[in-house]
Amino acid sequence: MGIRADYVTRPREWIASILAREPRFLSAAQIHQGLERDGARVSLSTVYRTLDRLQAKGDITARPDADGEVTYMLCEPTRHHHHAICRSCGRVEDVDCAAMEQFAESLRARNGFELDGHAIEFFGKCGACR
Amino acid sequence: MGIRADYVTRPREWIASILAREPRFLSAAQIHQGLERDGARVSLSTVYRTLDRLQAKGDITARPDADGEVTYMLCEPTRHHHHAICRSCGRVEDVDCAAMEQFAESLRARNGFELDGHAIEFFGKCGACR
DNA sequence: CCTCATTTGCGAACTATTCGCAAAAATCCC
DNA sequence: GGGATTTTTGCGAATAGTTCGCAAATGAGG
Ligand SMILES: [Zn+2]
Ligand SMILES: [Zn+2]
Ligand SMILES: [Zn+2]
Ligand SMILES: [Zn+2]
Repeated sequence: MGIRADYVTRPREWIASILAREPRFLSAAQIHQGLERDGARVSLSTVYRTLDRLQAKGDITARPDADGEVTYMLCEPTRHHHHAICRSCGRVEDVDCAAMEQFAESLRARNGFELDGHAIEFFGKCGACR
Repeated sequence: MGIRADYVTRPREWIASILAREPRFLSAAQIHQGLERDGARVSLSTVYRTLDRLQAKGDITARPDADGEVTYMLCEPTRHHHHAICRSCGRVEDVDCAAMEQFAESLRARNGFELDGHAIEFFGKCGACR
């Protein structure tokens, strides 16, 4: 009897729009502040719930920053790729990296370790920040 | 007049011994549980303080797990290397990887992105778990 | 509009981590 | 070893990020 739904609501649109225009990992609190700055009143709870939703849908990637605070970014986790993160402004650029794949593949046999995945992040300064 | 000190205490020895025999990332709570299992009564505060100390000394590496809980492992962060983490038992093996370095180096010029560091983790099954 | 399922806001609850301070332990000197 | 001095510990309270429960508000559909 439970009928599925998927309402289009203001808070969800606002939150999606924040994520859409910020090419960097943002914490729930930062997104909440961004909403306030735009004059959009949304509760922090709703921010968290919406982020959980988007993550479940596979629309965003979540990752804890160095302090353990979870941050989110619009980025399809299904399409395997890596990130280049600017140390200065936090801007994230996707790095699609076949060579890395190939390298990872070549490690598969070593150390008696059966490799089935990897996570890579590059750090540095983006073009705008140099 | 404040003279620096560096006391050798039971709690510190116990915590170091737990870390020394566990080749995987452990949370403060897990270390605390390990101590209790060994019959060593140490407060959680002391576990945190000791971990902070060890990290400041450069003896351990800290990293937030997927949920943002910080975990720690005996591992010199100064010697640049990467980790192969068993998805089954969590065992961590160091991966010293010149080829990866070289690859990272080759990316330096791309994307207008001045690369100055990278973090890599490999996942899979360790020899014992296959 | 009217109805009804879904979503939101609010405050309370939880969890991981940090802090302040008095009691306990380690070091040093005799 | 005993005692003075400094550091460390344990405890409970404080903090910060995140989750929950529930009544009120909102979106979808007729
Ligand atoms: Zn991406
Ligand atoms: Zn930048
Ligand atoms: Zn890859
Ligand atoms: Zn294993």
